[in-house]
Amino acid sequence: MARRVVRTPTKVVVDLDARKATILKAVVVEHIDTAQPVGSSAVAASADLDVSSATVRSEMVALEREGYLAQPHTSAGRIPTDKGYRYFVDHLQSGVLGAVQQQQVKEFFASVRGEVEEVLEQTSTLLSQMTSYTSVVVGASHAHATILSVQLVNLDAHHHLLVTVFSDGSVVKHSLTPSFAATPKEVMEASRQLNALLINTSLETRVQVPSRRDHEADLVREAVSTLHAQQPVMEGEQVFIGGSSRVAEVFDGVETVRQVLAILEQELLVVSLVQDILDQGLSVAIGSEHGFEPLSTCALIVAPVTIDGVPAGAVGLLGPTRMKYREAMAAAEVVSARLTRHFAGADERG
Amino acid sequence: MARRVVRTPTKVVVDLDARKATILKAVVVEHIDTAQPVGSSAVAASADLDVSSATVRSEMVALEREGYLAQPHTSAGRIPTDKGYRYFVDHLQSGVLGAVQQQQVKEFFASVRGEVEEVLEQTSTLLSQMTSYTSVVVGASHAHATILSVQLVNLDAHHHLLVTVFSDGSVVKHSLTPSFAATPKEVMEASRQLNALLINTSLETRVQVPSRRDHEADLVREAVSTLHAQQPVMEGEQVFIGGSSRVAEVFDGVETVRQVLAILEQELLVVSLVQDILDQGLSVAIGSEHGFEPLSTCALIVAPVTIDGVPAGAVGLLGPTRMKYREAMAAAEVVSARLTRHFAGADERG
DNA sequence: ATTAGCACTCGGTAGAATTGACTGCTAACA
DNA sequence: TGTTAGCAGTCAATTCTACCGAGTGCTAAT
Repeated sequence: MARRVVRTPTKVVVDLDARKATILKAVVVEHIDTAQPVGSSAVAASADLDVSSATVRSEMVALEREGYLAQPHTSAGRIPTDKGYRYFVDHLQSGVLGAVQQQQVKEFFASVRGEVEEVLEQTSTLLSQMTSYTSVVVGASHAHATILSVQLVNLDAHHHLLVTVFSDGSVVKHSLTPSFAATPKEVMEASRQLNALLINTSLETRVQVPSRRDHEADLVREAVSTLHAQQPVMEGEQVFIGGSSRVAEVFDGVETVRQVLAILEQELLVVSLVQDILDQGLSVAIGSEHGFEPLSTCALIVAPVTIDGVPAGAVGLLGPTRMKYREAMAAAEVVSARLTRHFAGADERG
Repeated sequence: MARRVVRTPTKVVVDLDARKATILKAVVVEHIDTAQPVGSSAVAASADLDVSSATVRSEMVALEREGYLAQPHTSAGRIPTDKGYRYFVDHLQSGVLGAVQQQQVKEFFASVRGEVEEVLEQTSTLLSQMTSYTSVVVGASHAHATILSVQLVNLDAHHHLLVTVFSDGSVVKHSLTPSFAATPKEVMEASRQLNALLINTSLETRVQVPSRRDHEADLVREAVSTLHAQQPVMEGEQVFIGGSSRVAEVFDGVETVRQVLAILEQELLVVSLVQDILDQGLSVAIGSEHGFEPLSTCALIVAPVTIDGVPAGAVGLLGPTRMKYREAMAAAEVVSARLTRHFAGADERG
């Protein structure tokens, strides 16, 4: 699953002259609105341009030559290429949220409560409702969090539950099924030893396990190895996908819909996609920019969420390349900011 | 969300005479295969029937009159109604799994390990891969499970984590954010009291909380009320949906796809749907039988999963009414049985 | 009761003709 | 030199027509 990180190539792109830029933007706006190829006359009619369609046409050939526009076929209008969208996005003055959405966000954060996971999940729903795109909310891994408490609870002689609480507030359970029958006393003792051993370590810390060959030591060893035996990456990452039904609204063609849904099912893939794009501040991957073929007709907007300044996840929006960037980006930005504030604010509220 | 429970009305339906039955079945089989209306000659050609198409036709009129078949328009063949499918399903001799699927199931259960949640999730994926339908796996609520351990871990002065372990192996966390600053000592003491209070109770048990007005008692009260403050129903239910991309393959019409996806997003709804249909043994809800309008073009197959004889959840398959019932039902049955065995077997394995 | 035969219905398809939204080009113009 | 009006050309989409064929219901004969 090697994929390269793509940064927005803003600085590389030679800027277009004012008129070309206006024309390009007009084409993008119109195409986003209508989903149809845009003709020269439609652009010429665009108020802030006082030239004839013929002039627009010759500019369009230039824009096509430079790779910003494309023509589905002769005698059709132009549609933007990924590069065209990229230019558009890079020169977008950041939009403001509509009144309805503002209200929605406000109400949401005023009323939301509960565990982090619930908040993230509901945020995901919120975002997709606001934008009518599918949303992805990623909660950071607790790989770096330290362990606050470990507890071994025994269900019966052969089944024990290892419950670990991390400093980031996450709780993880693991089943232990040793081959010997352990007494409650032994389990308690093992639990005590585990606490002594693991508290304040992170999962990356290697610890010195006892080498004795008695039940307590065996339990301790099994617990530690179970706990540390995680996937090299991504373990503990949480993904919440909201509004997957939007996929059917927003993409056309059953096959495309199926493909996008299939990708959304692979949550690990989605996480790594988001992580790749993630940067400080709002960022967007358009079409094939993320280098992942099956999503070449998609655009993905990602905004980071932090807790106390450290990266704690991200919110994202997935739509077709011809998505309403301004609105969607505004939504992602506002929600990520409010979410950041929400988590920070949780500290001062009590 | 009131919905009535619908049991399969097998006994109520007057049985059809042999020939009508053969014809009806032929129509269903053919329609499931081709998705097209089925004509009288196609049915007549069906090997185990030695009558002319004309005879078939007159039988078909009867079947239509009795509500088993319908005609999209004059001069088209017949398609089964929900009632037709119902008859078909009720008279289906239980099928056997294909060799490939058998192998798939075998390998899966031979290799699967991990927490219950993971197993259920992966089972869901398995089912959808086997059948190419969307699968739903529901894990039972732990409302009746007793509490094995409660632990209050303090993150900082104002944030504490209440970690509860249930006898069914589930672990639940709740955040407590009291308005006063509690010392680690107070938290530990509260934790001790909670244990004394709650161990061996279930969430349905009302407990006597201390009425003192000190920090420990306040913490205990807040913990108990948080723990008991659950949704009246469904809390703790787990749902795993696998292969939602199949929706796009299997249903036709963007709008239908969107609608089904939208329903799948509401997990509570899906759970209640499954619960309604759930019965001992394999059961099927066809079309509007479940009384839920938006899913009237769907069929839902449900098979129960038990642990040590008590209901512990269910596996389900969601497809169009014209789904491959025999294969899908076989898959649901086999997987639910193996899952039941898996959970029972876990006890003897260690 | 069954069947062959027949007239009729009606959705789907294939082609042809038409439309119309574009373009690119050219020649005139400021 | 940049801009524009005008025009011929292209090509997808639409409309129309005719027709085909699958399938029915009915009837009369077996």
